[in-house]
Order: sequence, then structure tokens, then C-alpha cells
Amino acid sequence: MSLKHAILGFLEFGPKTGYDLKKTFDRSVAGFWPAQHSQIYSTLARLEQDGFVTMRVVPQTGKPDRKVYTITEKGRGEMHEWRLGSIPTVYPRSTFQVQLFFLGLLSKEEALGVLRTRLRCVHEAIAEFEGRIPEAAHADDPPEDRPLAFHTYLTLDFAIERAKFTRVWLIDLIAKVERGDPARGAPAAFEHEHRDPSTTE
Amino acid sequence: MSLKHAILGFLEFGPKTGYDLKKTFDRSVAGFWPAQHSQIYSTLARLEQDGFVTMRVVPQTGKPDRKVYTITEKGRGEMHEWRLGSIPTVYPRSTFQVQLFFLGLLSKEEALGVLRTRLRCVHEAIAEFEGRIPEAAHADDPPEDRPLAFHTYLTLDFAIERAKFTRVWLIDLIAKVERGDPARGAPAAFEHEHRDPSTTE
DNA sequence: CCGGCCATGTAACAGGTTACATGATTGT
DNA sequence: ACAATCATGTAACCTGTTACATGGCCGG
Repeated sequence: MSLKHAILGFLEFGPKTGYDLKKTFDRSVAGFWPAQHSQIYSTLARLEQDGFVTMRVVPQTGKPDRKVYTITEKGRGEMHEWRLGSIPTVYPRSTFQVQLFFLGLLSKEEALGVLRTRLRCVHEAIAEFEGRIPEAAHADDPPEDRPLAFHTYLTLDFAIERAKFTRVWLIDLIAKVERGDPARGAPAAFEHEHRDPSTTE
Repeated sequence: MSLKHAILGFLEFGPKTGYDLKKTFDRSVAGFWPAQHSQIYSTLARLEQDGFVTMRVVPQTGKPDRKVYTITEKGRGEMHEWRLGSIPTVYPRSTFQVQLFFLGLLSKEEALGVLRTRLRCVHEAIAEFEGRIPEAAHADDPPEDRPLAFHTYLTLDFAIERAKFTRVWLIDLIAKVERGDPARGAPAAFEHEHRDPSTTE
């Protein structure tokens, strides 16, 4: 359960409300761990019950009262352990790979269409990530979040480089399909123009 | 919802029972779309209700009866559309990146420890994937699944190459941290030996 | 006047995980 | 004797998504 630890991680930099946390999430880890405010609020409640954080109400006039959460020593301990612990390598579900897997019953032209569309998406993603670098490299408004800047940059860099890798891999695959040469062991998967029900069943 | 389409995709190669499907999943897409048998059975029931598949009971003696599911024309249509459609680029949640993000409050040595552990995991993953290539390249037992071999290989190749990319990226990061030179914009995140609560709050 | 910001939640739902449950046959 | 294979499911649970709900203040 990573949401719990992400929240604890942010609270290590200073007390925050659920609302603050939502903004912090959106500014930093949303790319690989998005969180709805509804989920943040309910997780905070559970963290308080479990003694990882404490809450104090700060009354306001005109606006709803703020519920400010502060991480406890127990919370810091939990977070420290989690940080050091090796995380079981879980392979995230990938719709892209499922689509790739079932591309076989398409004609060569159809398959190329899908792959090229995908390539454009990856391209756009790279551009979007790169556009976020300047903003990420500089300190954000709340001064207590400033140490986050480097890590936002770090994960952004990872995302960009990985997307670039995906791009070359896709370009490579497209070239192979275009040549009608899907490398080793291919049972002529991209050969036939259209599936013939009588042969596949 | 990709499970639905993965099931339809497999049924395009021929009628199958839920049990067969579970095995097919484990042999092919489990790396990026695992499925429990409980989930497969309930999804099949819904697919039948929606008219994407039909079911007929094949009685057996000594064993439980088989419920054999066959894809309908409607099901093929749905699958064909899904295959052609561009899938919204969803960034899967990544615990690894969350851990990376919150590495900052560790000492340099601790951080290096975590990164090196991670590197070993990636290393092992590569070895495991590569070990699966020969098995994937050859036809599987059920003859109607033979066309799956190439696509199993394709997605396996993607997984391997991506893991190799991750390996290089990690090695690079480790080197940077060792040099104490975390590149551009780093606010000395790996500098301090241990967090000092009074300075972070 | 309207939309957005502040700030909190609740509730229904969808998807996925884990455990429980049955029971004969076949192989070691 | 014991475990695995065949073959089906149910039920509780956890995580995450979407929509509903409130209400004052501020800027254009």
C-alpha cells in the first residue's frame, strides 16, 4: 500500500492538511501515483487511528476549518523502514502490452496504424514531460516542499528516458513489421490480410 | 477494462473453459496482466450475459463438467474495435518510483543500499525473462494457441529491453550518488548524514 | 454574475486479491 | 500416503474511481 507511505513521506517535510496533500500529490507524484482527495481524506483518518499521524483542528472564519496532520515518531519509523525495505518487484498491469499481444489478427496495415498511433502518444508524452522540467527544477511555492524539487526532477527524468526507450523500441518494431520480417520464430502473424474464421477455429 | 478483452482475445483462437483460460493467461500475459481464476470465472459469466460469448456444458465423468465458452460475432466485433482503438495512455502506478521519490531523507549510504538492492532485482528479472525465451519461442502444447508464441515473444522482448534500460538508468544514478553529484538542480539532497527533525519541521 | 479557490467529506461502484469450498483421478 | 491435476465456484476484503454534497469568499 503505497498511498499510505506517500502521505507519510510528504508529512515528513512538515504538517499538512488533506487539501494541501492533494496539491502536493498533483505537483509531484501524480505521474506515477495519482490520488483522489476522497482517498487522501480516508487514508488520513486511518493513519490517525493507527497512530502514525496526529490531527489538530485549526478554526478559520469564512472558510471551513483546517485539519492539520502531523507525522508522529511511530509514523517516521514506519516510513523509514518502508524506505529501506526492498519492494517486491511487482509488474504493473499494462494495457499497452495487452494490445500489443493481441495485434496478431490484424492485417499488416491495421497493425501498423495502431503502432503508429501509439508512437505518436509516446512522442506527446515525452514532450509533455520535458515541458515540466523547468517547473520541476525550481522550488515550488511552499518553502517546506523545496527538497521535493530534486526528486520530482529525478522521477521525471526516469519517466522521460523510459518513454524514449519505448519510442525506439516501437520504431524498431514498426520497421520490422513494414519489412514483413517479424524476426525469430514468427509464425507469419502479420502475413494474412484478414482473419478467416474457418481457419482459426 | 482489459481483462474482458484479453479473454475475448484468447477465445478468438478457439473455444475454451475458464480453467483453460487461466492456464493460457499464466503462460502468456501473466507478466503484465495476471488474472485469478475467480476473476476469470465471474468475467466469463458477465461476457455471456452481454452476448459476447456463448457457453455450452460438456458433461464429464469423474471430473466436474466443463463449461466451454465460444466467442460470438458480437464478441469478435468488440475485440476488433478495441484492438484498433487507441488506448488512452495511462501511466501505471509505480511503487518503485514512489520509493525513489522519497529516498531523500536517507543518508548517502542508505540510499545506495536501496538502489543497489533494486539493481539486483532488475538483474534477476532480466535473467528470469531471458530464461523464458526458448519456451516462449516454441509452440505450446495446445495447437490452437500456436499463433500466441510470436506475441508472447514480442511482449517478452519488450519487457527484457525495458528492464535493461532500467538497469542502465539505475547504474547511472548510483554512480551519480556515489560521486555525490546528483546533477542539475539538486538541493544537496543526499548530503546530510541523517535527518534532523528540527530542520525539517 | 459566474467560475474558481478554499476545505471538508460521503456513497456507490468497479476491479482485483485472498481465502474458503468441493471431490474424483492420476502420478510418485 | 500425499500431492497435483481437473474444474467449478462463493465471499470477504482492499484499493481506487466517480459522483454527490456543502458553502463562503474573491476576482474578472
